[in-house]
Amino acid sequence: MTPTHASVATRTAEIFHALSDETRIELIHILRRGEKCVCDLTSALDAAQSRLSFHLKVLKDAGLVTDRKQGRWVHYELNDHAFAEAHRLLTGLEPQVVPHLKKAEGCC
Amino acid sequence: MTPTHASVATRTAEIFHALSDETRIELIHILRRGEKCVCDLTSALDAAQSRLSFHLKVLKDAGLVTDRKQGRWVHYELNDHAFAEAHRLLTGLEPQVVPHLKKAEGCC
DNA sequence: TTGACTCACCAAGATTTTTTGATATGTTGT
DNA sequence: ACAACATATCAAAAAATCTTGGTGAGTCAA
Repeated sequence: MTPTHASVATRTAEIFHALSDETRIELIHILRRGEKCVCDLTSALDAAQSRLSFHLKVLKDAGLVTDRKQGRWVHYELNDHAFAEAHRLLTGLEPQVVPHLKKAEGCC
Repeated sequence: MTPTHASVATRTAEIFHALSDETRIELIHILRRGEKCVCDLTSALDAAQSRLSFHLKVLKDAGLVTDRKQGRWVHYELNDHAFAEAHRLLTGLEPQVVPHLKKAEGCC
């Protein structure tokens, strides 16, 4: 089934929203090197635990990270597929190359 | 000069924030076909002019669109370069392929 | 010059997102 | 069982974003 325009726009907004906050970008930056537990992240960013928990949830809801529970710890990891999807969605917004569309002279 | 980590994160947040709103995504979708004036956009989206003006400014500040004044009209157009930049920034967030990093057993 | 028109911008209000501090749940080691 | 720990979640406050209605600047045609 092909997605509707609206659902594509909604998903596009969601995934890019997840990427639109500096704290989340720093989290992702740390996670690029591989799985980390929340405690590693809080000490790396020197941020309150509940704050990171909030941001990790935004990333997880958008599908950008996955989590793995192990004992008392929860490990987060980046999800390749979501990044590939983000590239595709971005491509879907790019200007279409149209041969030679002349500029409008007047308008409306 | 190579950009600082902070400035890359800031720029990443800005460009993806611009792409994180459905109204702006719809605007971009219309602009994919080529330059349009604000009046075309307001009638296409059936939205208040001041509302679109706000969103167009967000897109313009992020560098995603350029504008061109002609008489009473202002034409907006997508900017290829910014989309290329967005792809690069997105790539800079992707998981790095690390040979075989074993999962942490314990933690902290 | 006047009036109609396109658009940017501003201020106020509405809505959404983020931060903070507190509490709850489950785990581990003693 | 108990204490220490890791994490999620909640409510309230703070901050940021978005919408709305209004105004003003510039352009054009009559």
